[in-house]
Amino acid sequence: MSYQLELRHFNYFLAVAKELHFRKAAEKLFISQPGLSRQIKQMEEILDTPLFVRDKKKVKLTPAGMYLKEEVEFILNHLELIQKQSRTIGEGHLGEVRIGFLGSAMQEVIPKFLLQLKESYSGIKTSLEELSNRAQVDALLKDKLDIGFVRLARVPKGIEIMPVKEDSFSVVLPENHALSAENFKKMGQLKEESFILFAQEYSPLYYDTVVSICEDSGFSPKVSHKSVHAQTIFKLVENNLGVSIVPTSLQYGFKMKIKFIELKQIPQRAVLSVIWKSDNRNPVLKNCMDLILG
Amino acid sequence: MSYQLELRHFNYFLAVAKELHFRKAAEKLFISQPGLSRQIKQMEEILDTPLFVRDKKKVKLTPAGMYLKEEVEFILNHLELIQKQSRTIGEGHLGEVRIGFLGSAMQEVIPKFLLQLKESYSGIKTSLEELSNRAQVDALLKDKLDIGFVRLARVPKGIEIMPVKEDSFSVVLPENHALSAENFKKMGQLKEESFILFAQEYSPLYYDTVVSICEDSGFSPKVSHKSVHAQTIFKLVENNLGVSIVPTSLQYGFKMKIKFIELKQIPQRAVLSVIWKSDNRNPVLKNCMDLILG
DNA sequence: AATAGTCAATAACCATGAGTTATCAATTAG
DNA sequence: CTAATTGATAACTCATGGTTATTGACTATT
Repeated sequence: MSYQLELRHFNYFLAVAKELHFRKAAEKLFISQPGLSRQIKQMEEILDTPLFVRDKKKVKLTPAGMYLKEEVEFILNHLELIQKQSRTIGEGHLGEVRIGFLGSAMQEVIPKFLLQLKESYSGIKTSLEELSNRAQVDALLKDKLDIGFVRLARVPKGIEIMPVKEDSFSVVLPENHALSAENFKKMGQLKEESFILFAQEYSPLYYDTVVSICEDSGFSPKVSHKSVHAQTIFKLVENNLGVSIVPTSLQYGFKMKIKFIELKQIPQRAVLSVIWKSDNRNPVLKNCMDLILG
Repeated sequence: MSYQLELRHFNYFLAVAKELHFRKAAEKLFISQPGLSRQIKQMEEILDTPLFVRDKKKVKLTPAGMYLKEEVEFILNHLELIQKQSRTIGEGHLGEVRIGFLGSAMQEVIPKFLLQLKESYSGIKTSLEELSNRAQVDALLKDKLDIGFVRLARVPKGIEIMPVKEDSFSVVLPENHALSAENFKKMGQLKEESFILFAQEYSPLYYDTVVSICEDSGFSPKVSHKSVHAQTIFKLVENNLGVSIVPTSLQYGFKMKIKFIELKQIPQRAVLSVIWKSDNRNPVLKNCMDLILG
C-alpha cells in the first residue's frame, strides 16, 4: 500500500464526486473503471475514511467526501493558477494579473491603468475580460480573477472595494429628439418616454440609481428594453426605440446619431470601483493596487 | 515524458528549495540524489520554466522558483489540514477547530466556550494550544489555527477581531504588604514599587495599558521582572520581589500568599478578543463564531 | 600543476504499482 | 427468468520512479 496522496487521486476523486458514477467518471478520465475504483479505494485507505457510499446501484458522497470535494476543487483550481504564474514569471515577467471590467470602464479607467502599469512595471502581464458585476465577484471568489472594475455598492465578505472614478449621469437621446441641452430643464420632461437600460442583473446598482433619478422627479421609468452592452443600448436609442440614462463617460467612443445631455444638477453619481480579494496570493497584485489607489 | 505534476514533485521541490543542495535534500527525503535530480528536471519540463540555477557549485532559486516555493508551502500546508479534517469528519465529528489562547483566557472564557460548544455542537472536536498574541496571529496567518483569544488592539489585514470579554485590572501584592483594599486609595502609592509584568513581546497591548495606568497617576513603573506566565508572576510577587497589575479574573485559580486589589476607578480595561481569518475554509468555524459572538 | 574532494547530471538497470482486460456478484428492469 | 448495468476482484503488463555506478565540471589543498 502506498502511503501518500497524489494529485492524481484528487483528480480522480473529483471526477467521481461530480459524476457519482464510476464508469462515467472513468470514461471522462480516459482510464478504465477498475483502475479508477482501485485508486479511489486507495485514497480512502490513505485518508482512513470512506468518501463514497456504494449503495445498491447508487454512489453517494459521505460527509467527509462532501467536505473533501469542496476543498479539492479549491486546491486544484489554485494549483492550475500557480502553474500558469510560474511559467509567466519564468518568461521574465513579474507575473500576470487577471482583470475583469464592465464595458464602461474601458472608456477611460482601464486604458489609463494599463498605460501606468506599462510605465511603472513593464514586467507585469495582464489578461483582460469584460464581465458583469456579478460574474466578476464570482470569478474573484473562485480565484479566477485578481482585479475587477465594477459598479457595486456592497460586496461579499473577503472582497475589498474602493471607488476609483466618479462620473455624472447623462440622458441619451436620438439626435432628432425635440429635447436638447438648451431646452432640457428637468427629468420630468422624460416622464412619458420609454427607457432602454442596462439589465438589472448586469448592474443592480446602476439600475437602482437610474430608477431613483426618475423617482426623484416624481415618476417611475417605463423600461422597454434592457441590454448588457452600451453599443446595443445606443443603437436602440438611435433608432428611436427609447431614451436612456448612462454614465457620462460612455459618450466617447461611439459614433452614432445620438446626443448626450449631462445631468449636472442631480446628486446621483455613477461610481466605478475596484474590487479584489484581501487574501489574494498573486504577488504582483500589490503593485497594481498601489498604482490604482496610489 | 509524463505530463502532469504530482504532489511528489512539490515535496521534492520544496526540499531542494529549502536546502539549496541536491544531495542534502535527497538525504532528507530518503531517496538518491540522481532520482531527485531527475524529478526536479521533470518538474521544470512540465512547468516549462527553470526553477533552479545550477551555477558552479551553487544552487539558487530562479524568480519563478521563489514564487513557487511560497505557493507550494501554502498548498502542502493546506493539504495536510484537509487530510486531517477529512478523517475527523469521517469519524462522525462535524470537524475540528484549532484554538489558540492566552493563559488568562483559560480562567473563564475558554471553559465557558467549550461547554457551550459541547451543548450546541457535540460533533465539533477541538484542539487547544496556549500561545502568545504574536504566535497566535502568525499561526492564524499560516493556517495552523482557526481561532485565537488574544489581547490586541490591532491585527493584520485578512484577520478579523472582535472583543469578547472586558475585565478590570487588579493590583497584585504579597499577602503581608502594607497596602490593602481598605487603605489603598490611588496608584501613586505604588510609585516606588518595582513591577513584575507580562513581557512586552508577549502582549504589547497589556504592557502599554499597564504603563498608561501608572502614567495616569504621574509615574512610570520600574519594571524589574517580566514573564509570560501568570504562575511565575504571582510566585515572584509572593516572594516579595515586586508587585504587579493584571486582569482581575486571573485572581481565581491560583493558590498563593498574594492579594488582589481591583482598580475599579480607572478607565483602562483588559479586553480579550477573538481573532480569526475571514477566508478560513474550515466549515465548522462559522458554528463556533456564532457561539462566541452570540 | 597535480591531486583529492565535492557537486549535479547521465546512463543503465530494476521493481513497484498504475492501469489494463476479463470476469464476477449484486442489483434492477422488463 | 433473462438481459442489462452497476462496482469490485483477479491476474497480468509495462511505464516510470528510484536505484547504483559513473562522468564531467569545478574548487581547495599541497
